[in-house]
Amino acid sequence: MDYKKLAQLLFPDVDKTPEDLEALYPPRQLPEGAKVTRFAPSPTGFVHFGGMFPVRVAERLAHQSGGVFYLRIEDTDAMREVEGAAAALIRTLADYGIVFDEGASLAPDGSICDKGNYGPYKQSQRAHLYHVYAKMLVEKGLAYPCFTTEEELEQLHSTDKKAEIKNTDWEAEAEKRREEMLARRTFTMESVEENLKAGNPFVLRLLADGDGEKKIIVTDLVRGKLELPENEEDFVLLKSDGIPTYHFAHAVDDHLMGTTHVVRGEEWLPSLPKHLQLFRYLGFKLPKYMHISQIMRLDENGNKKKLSKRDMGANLDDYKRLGYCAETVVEYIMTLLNSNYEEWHAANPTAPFTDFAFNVKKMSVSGCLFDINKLNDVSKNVLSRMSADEVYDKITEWTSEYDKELYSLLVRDADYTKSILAIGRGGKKPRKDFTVWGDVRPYLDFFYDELFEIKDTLPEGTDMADARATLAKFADVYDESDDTNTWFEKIKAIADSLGYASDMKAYKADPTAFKGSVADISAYIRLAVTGKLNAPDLYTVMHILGRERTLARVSASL
RNA sequence: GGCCCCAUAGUCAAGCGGCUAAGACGUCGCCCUCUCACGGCGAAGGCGUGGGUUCGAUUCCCGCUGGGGUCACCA
Repeated sequence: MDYKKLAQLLFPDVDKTPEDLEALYPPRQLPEGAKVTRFAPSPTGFVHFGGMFPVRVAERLAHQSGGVFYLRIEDTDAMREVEGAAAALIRTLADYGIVFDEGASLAPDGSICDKGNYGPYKQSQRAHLYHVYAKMLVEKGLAYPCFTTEEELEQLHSTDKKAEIKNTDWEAEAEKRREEMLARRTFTMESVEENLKAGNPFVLRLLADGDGEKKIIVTDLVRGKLELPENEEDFVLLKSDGIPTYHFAHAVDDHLMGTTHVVRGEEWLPSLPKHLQLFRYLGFKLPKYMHISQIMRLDENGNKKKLSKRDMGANLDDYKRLGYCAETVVEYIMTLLNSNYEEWHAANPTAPFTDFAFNVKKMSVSGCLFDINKLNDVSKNVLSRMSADEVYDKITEWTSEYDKELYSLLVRDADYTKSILAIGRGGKKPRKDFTVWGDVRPYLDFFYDELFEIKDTLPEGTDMADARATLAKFADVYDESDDTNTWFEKIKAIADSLGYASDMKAYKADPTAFKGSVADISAYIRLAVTGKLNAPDLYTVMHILGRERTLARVSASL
């Protein structure tokens, strides 16, 4: 077979050689040890929570080493592409602090444009590049055309895509595929010419030289030495529309773009032999591989499952809607990615997470379960460390979209709102009232007259006369200029006057000796002022509300 | 089903031949306390299983079991 002729027949329009391309995309000039990584999503929908793990790793590796982190859009499957997904993806990622140095970027008008010298960064615009290498492979007799149509293939195989994969007779299937492959590999130049003349589409397949019985050893940076079977499948390089499959695009793009470290999900592990073979055929230097474990969830039967599309929390935008702030998600992911991150953060509470020395060796090999409890705990800590100003900015942003009523109240008097948010904030042991932004409303609604109402009720058996007497006495003695001690002494005095214990220790020693305690007295006042049995420090609350409103609420409950 | 990956408490995890097997979340109890939110102290709970190797295995090797992934002209 005259492979040169075959190649010319198949790719008559290709006039460049691999050498031409190498010249066009020279090696990057980067300092020693600088890593070039990428995120290469297909624009098929939202950003997946699980996807954040490899992205973060890739981002850290590049930026920690003074390298380059770029975005490549893998839009080789026109069928699945979702309009606007790429732009949305860039925005969402930016929300979480993932910014690219190079690659597909957002233009001011919202469209996608290229930034950098190694583009185009959309695979659909790179067909001419792939074809150069495709032609070379054909010339070398390492790839061949296959005119069997998709429909014919489907009829041939008993496997109906993945739906019925469990009911497949695997042995028969394997045998059938072997025969098919042999048949595919034997063809004549004449038949190719005929097919081309008839305008029949073809796919380009790699001529596999592997033996599935033999093993190859690869080193994965997180998993260590891996023993994988050689590839023996004549997999598709170019689809009938001339667009490459993932495998081929991966090899060509990551080579041309100078990727040093390929970071991707572990679901790619089984196809790694294909990639090794391809790189070898193409004469490309192999990048370092890192296969990141998947994040899992628990299904109805208590089994681990890959966190998949329709699961709650799979869409990164869900977290925003639910009121988790971006810092929380970043923090949670860092915690799972590097087991010593939490410890580091505890020791460096104010340092940005980018100061942390991310270490590949500290990464877990087994897939972990998504834990909402842990996320919530992380969130509480993150929010508690923020300043009142920061919280104000974020909560107004969130409510402007998800709670407009509260939003209008919060921004009416920013200083007032900030004074509320400052309660118990800033010290060594800050309050942790919020997990998500939705927690803010029930926490501080009583500070706004429009939302204030008596929500709780005093416990069964409460002497309402005492409650009223307490309020009356309190209204009489309340002086806004009292310091916190004086203020509380007055409340204790009310307790004593009504036969309630002013000293909690005395009360606990013998509860029967009193009608109640100063805790009950406080509860009467708290309910009148806040409408609730539980609230932050009453003294502070009253000062924020001001004398007038405090007393108005007290007398309203009389 | 073939192939591959994984295996320390409910969850995340230290450990890398000799330890009373860290720590965090969650759970429960106690303390602090005018309630709440913090904070402090404590408790329960773990090396999947069977063989090796070794003076000694959570740690190394093999089998088993379990879980996950993958087997497209999808990525």
